[in-house]
Amino acid sequence: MTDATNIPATSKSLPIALLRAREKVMGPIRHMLADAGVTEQQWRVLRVLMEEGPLDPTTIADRAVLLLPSLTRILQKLEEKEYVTRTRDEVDRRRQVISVAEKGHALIAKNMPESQRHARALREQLGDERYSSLLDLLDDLNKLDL
Amino acid sequence: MTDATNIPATSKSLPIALLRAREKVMGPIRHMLADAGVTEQQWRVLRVLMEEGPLDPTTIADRAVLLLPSLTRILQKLEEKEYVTRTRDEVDRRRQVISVAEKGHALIAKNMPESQRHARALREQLGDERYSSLLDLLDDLNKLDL
DNA sequence: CTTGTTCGGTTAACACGTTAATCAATATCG
DNA sequence: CGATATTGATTAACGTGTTAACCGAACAAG
Repeated sequence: MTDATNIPATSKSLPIALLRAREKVMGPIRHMLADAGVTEQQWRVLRVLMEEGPLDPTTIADRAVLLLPSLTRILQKLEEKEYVTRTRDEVDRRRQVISVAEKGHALIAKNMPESQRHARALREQLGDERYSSLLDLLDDLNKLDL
Repeated sequence: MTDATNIPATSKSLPIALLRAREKVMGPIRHMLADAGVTEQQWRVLRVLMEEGPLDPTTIADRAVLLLPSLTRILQKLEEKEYVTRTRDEVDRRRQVISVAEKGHALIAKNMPESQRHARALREQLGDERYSSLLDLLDDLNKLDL
């Protein structure tokens, strides 16, 4: 048997709740995107580029919450599928600039409505108030320096 | 250029905030556990077994928020390292029962203090009120059926 | 009993997460 | 200028995430 009397229940822990929330929010999206032929992460990269314009990999990684090694592979796939194009920065030849290609624009245009519908449904079911409270609290959490 | 005027900023989206929060909360733990020789997921499985006692893989997967294929591999590793043991249920021979072995207990005993210290620090820095609000909101979110 | 079905768990295949090592381009400083 | 350190990005190696296919044990009619 286990002495669990002074151990906080894992089921009520913040890490577990965050994992469940991530699945809750992203699970439905994944199926939509699978039909479109992209992963959740590839989709996130495309959206970041759509919002901020052409960017270097390091900035993309920051915005899309990906580590550079992951992003390297993701960009290779996105390039194979012709959703993005790369350019070398001629001033600093270490740096690249990634841009959304036409196929990428088309992909986003086709899937954005459904994606936004899901986001709205989520927000409505949770309620505007709680939705923004949640965003605020997560933002506070992310600003802590532990 | 990109027409981002009617696209909600990815940086302020719930999915992104959740990803950042997960990294914020679990990042520091990972380094502690790496020294101990286990991954974050392996640790989660051990904690679940510690709290609820011996369990079958399907239940573990639910509690630790893991899919069965992942859990299968994780249990193989935990068994190799002698942190857990398996038993076949003789009533229903499809089912297994996983228990924490002595090495597993020792591992938890050694690392739990640091883990709890981190959890407390997090809670204190965020504030009790906001911490429980956050848990409540995540719980509400996880109860929605989308 | 026995065929078809469901259930618990595993395997396979591919993509991502994570850390460490590597490499070329550039910046730094003696 | 030249040796050294730093930076942007990639590669390597291992573990996990995800879906689909699979397998043996139990179950459910017929």
